[in-house]
Amino acid sequence: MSISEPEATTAVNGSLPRQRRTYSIGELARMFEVTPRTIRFYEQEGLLAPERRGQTRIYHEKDRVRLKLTLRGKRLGFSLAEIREVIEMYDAMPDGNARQLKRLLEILADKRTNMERQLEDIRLMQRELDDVELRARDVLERLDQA
Amino acid sequence: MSISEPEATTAVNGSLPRQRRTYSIGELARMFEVTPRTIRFYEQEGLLAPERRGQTRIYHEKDRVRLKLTLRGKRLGFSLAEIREVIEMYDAMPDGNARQLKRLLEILADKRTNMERQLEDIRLMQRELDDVELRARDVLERLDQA
DNA sequence: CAAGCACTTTACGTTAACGTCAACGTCGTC
DNA sequence: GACGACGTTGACGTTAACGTAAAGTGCTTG
Repeated sequence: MSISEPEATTAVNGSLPRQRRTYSIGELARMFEVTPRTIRFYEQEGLLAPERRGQTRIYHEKDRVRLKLTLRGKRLGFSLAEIREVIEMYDAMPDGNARQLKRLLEILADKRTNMERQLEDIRLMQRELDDVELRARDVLERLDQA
Repeated sequence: MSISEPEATTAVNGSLPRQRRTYSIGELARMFEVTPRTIRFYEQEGLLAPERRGQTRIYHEKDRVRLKLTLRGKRLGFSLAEIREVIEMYDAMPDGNARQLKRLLEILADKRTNMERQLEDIRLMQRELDDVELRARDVLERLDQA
């Protein structure tokens, strides 16, 4: 079990198979619009660890969620190494010692301040875009009058 | 004059030199915590075009603002090429034809949707962080009791 | 059973964004 | 006038994150 499960069944359901769906690498690639190569690369970097049926990889919900989080992290500018670090610590959590856990909390706080700055950057950037757009429209208008 | 001036003097001041401050490459590097190499590289990529006094580069407010925007764009995951594209179009605005301006507006809209997704990603990521932190604190607590 | 399709591994190639190093010019100053 | 701090131009090196091509495995479908 790993890194939260958004669409986990709503609590009361005994030992039902929960979500027995699995995915091939191709399916996963299509649904996230990446190439299989990318997914294999993420595995090689320790971000995924799919089951193997013989030679071929079998992905479960857990893996899909990880991939989703990984890609989200990437869009936010985190390196794969950073993402892996958090994932690893998370997986080691249940039996983690205090030092490791404190370290994890530190990292999280770090990411958090990062997010804050991102938010500020976005606000500022949006203002810039507003400004530029306004000027552009202005010029366009004058241009239309001639 | 380029890409907006945040701290422009507040309107009513005739033909005062406004802001006659200039910067060396080292000063700029220190104030933004990048290396001179980075700044030269940005110039080579068409993001900056400082004045030259003989051999050495002289940066004005205009250049400083550009650098600031460039770095902000980078933090938001834009490539230098993307950033340059916007800057170039902005500079070409006053005498730009309608087609170019419409293109600029398109690009801006594009960036804007990008920002929106970023915001959503940040929201989601913050929830994840909250979740992970909560669990970590939980484990820590149980650990402290033993 | 041959063809095709999806999957596999291995390995080398590529791009962006700089880092690093060499070799040199130009100041101020001790 | 040597020295150190700062600037300059090449030019090559490096890292992350994949792309791409080759060569093979395994299923199922006409």
